Amino acid sequence: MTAKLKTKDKILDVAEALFAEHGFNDTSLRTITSKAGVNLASVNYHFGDKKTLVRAVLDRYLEAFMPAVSDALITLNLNSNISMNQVFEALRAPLMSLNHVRPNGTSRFMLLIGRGYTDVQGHLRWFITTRYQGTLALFVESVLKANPALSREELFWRLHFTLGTCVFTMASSQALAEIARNDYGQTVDAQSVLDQLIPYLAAGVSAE
Amino acid sequence: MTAKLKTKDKILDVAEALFAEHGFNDTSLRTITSKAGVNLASVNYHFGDKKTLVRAVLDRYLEAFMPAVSDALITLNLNSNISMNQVFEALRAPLMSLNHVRPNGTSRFMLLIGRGYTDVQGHLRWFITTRYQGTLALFVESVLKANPALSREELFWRLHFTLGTCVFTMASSQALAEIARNDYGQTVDAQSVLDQLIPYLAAGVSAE
DNA sequence: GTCTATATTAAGATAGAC
DNA sequence: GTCTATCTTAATATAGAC
Repeated sequence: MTAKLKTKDKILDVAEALFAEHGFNDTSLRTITSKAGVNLASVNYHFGDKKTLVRAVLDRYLEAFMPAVSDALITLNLNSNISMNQVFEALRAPLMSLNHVRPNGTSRFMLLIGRGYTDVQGHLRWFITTRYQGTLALFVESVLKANPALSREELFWRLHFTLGTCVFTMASSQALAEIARNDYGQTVDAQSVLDQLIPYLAAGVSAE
Repeated sequence: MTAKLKTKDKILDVAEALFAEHGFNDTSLRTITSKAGVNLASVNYHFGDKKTLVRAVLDRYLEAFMPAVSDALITLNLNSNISMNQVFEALRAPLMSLNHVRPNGTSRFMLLIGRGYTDVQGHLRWFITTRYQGTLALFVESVLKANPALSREELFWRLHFTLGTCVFTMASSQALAEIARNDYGQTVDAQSVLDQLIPYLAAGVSAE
């Protein structure tokens, strides 16, 4: 039997949708609670404050995503030689599997991550990088294994460029998908964005 | 004789510094006017509202930057064959010349542009793309000339990825420069960021 | 043109009854 | 756990004296 959604889950679901569409800062607690049909005060009762709600929304995805990335990279690294394309391809399955976490989860997650960096959400950056620092380190290690010729300096800059590309793309993916559809009648989903993105990133990181 | 700065210019100078450091949304008119030593109401008197002040700050740079880019691209396109690296290199001189507009102008401008996209500043995006649409079109045309094999779809996505890389890098350039300095004692200026960025972008756009 | 004082709006958070 | 009512804060913007 499908239990009726508890207030806490209603808030999470509605908040996720609104955060993805309008960003964290431009979504007020009033908007969330009225659309969820719950009382304004219930956010504070269940989550304490808005920061915590934001983290809770992202957490449902990160808890699925990060371990999957770690597993994929560990498996990949069993090979003695790996290519940059393989490193970035390793992120594909973990991303796509978020569609099983929630309907349309892949796009949602990518949007939310983008928002987390472009809205002023310092606490989110901190939360993610400290909590999942093992996975992030494994990724850097893999990049370096794929291209050992990269100097420390190049590695530093290129990974940040890559992060920027992802974040911006995610944050504006909805707008871009709409433009692409109007522009040449092509429907765009998370899958096809990844198809375009992965080779671009791999080429940039390995440039020259 | 150096005339004493008018209120209007004091506001512009202080606003520029604060916008670059903290972003548009996180810089209040109160902070600007108190630091500039002028009255709160004077912003509204001279600029009408905050949006217009934001545009005025960026305008001092755009009016120098955009025509210089157009000139550089027109010159480059006199050649019948051009490389992707050349296209991106064409942006270097116009960017560096902003140091003549104001002290440290290159970094300032890059920061402000980054902020304009990552803060919620829809009006800025609109303002720039409509006002300088000729220059932007010329850039796209040049990219396509450098790599005519790019499909319309690839072109579309890769240019947006490129924009994302730039915007994010600019918006976080200050933080990145500090990390780089602490991390491996290297001082980072606009010039050296460009040295890293240009090959990365050119490789990504031309991938495969 | 510049000032003080104030209007207006909107948000996050909480107190206390039920 | 949920509700109403309210507190607090901080921002943009404006009215009107000088």
